[in-house]
Amino acid sequence: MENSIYIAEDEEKILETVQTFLESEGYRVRGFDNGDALFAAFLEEPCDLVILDVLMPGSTGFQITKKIREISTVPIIILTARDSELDYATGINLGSDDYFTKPFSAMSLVMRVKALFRRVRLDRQELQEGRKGEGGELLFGDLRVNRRTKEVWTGRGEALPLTPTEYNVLLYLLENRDRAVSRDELLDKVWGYGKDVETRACDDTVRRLRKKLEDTQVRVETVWGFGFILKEAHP
Amino acid sequence: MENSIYIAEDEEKILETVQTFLESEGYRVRGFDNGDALFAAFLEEPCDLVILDVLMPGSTGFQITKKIREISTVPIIILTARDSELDYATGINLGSDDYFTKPFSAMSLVMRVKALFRRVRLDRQELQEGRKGEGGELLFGDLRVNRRTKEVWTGRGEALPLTPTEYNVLLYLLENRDRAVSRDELLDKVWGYGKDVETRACDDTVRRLRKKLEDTQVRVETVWGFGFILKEAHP
DNA sequence: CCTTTCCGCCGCAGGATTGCGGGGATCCCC
DNA sequence: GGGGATCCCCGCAATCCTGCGGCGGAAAGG
Repeated sequence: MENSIYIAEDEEKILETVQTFLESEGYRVRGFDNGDALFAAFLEEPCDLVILDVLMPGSTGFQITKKIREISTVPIIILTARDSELDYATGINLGSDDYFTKPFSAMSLVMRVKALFRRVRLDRQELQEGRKGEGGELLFGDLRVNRRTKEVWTGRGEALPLTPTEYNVLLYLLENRDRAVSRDELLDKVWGYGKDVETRACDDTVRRLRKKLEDTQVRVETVWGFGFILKEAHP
Repeated sequence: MENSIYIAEDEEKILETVQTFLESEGYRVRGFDNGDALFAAFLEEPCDLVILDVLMPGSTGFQITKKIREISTVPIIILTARDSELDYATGINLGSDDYFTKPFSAMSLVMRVKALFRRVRLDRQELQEGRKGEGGELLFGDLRVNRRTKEVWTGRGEALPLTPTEYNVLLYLLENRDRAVSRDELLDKVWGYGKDVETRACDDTVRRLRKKLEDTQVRVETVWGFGFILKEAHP
């Protein structure tokens, strides 16, 4: 199996450490001291995962991300020195699958890499099963979710006013409607790594979400001792 | 859940503060004034997280890290007095999951600990899901088990309400339907290694499981002096 | 047949989990 | 700076789950 990984990082010590960690886990790793060199290598021979620092000589990690995204859907992890470098609003980081804020734990990065590879395998599996409509609207029960406008409509054509967090939770549950989602996963995927929130925080959001979904046919059911799953109410 | 944490820190005040904070969050904490004592205790009974100061009487935190890494993958957090003590290049800190530079806020350490535990839980969970392979349903007798939704259905399409532990036991027996499973193996794989539970506990769970399986064609048969095996009822 | 070990069941109490109301912190927009 | 919206956390109570002690019965083993 032995997945191959490319890393661009100009701080030699960090590069070396990360590389050592990943290689110890059996990955084939190539390091670069700037993003352009990585991109050139990627053109020659693609890899299975890319890790990019934001600030490097030459192109930034975001620019490289964009260039790679034009030709590939390879998973990308971004490393940033400060949280503020992550400008969600601009959407420039769209396409990166994950990010780490320095200083980060090398072991955590490895865990994330392993999880990413597992997820990719899972996605491939689901693709083979012939599902996954990416572009259009998301339908469930009497709900209609427009990912572009982030609007949610009920059957009667009434808009459902959701807060950003509520929307994100609903969307994630929707995208994984066929399985139960654990609290930890929700926290991880909605709130994000590094955020420190109580596990109970997602209970709160789910509670408010439930209240707003009362008049719809969509229910957020509790999977006891685990998490939640979306169900249609069949009366 | 109550995770157990070992801390080695020779500065009594810091040790006491950190210990108090962590205990207030519900963790079981043992403090040591040097790393060697911690390592000895770890050999006797492993814990779920290790926090190590770098500079201590006896072995340094890095040396202890190395020794622990030879026998365990337990998460390790390093405390250092200065950033310069963290020498990435030497790789001597390989294996530590995270680090804090003194002076640090006890609260932020606690937050990091919680995030780490969450990540480990998620990692385990995804690992399990990965191992399960095919996302399909598991069939046995007139039972239908959906591993994604964690639901169990009988022949007539009625849902079987199982508790998490019952579900896990049934699933494990199902995945090993072709052989008898010992009590110790059940305890190991369902309850988890290191848990201190009486063997009788799984008898109880099996009993409750049997009651709920009464109306199905699935039987949990006893293998005398050993454990259990799943059988279909012969009508 | 008798002893020993094992097994299933009962009831219970401690613990874990969850939903809920309320309070306070933060952010954003005016 | 005010006001509102949003979000997170703190207790609390209700519910659900779980491990344990005890007990009687059943299965090996002599």
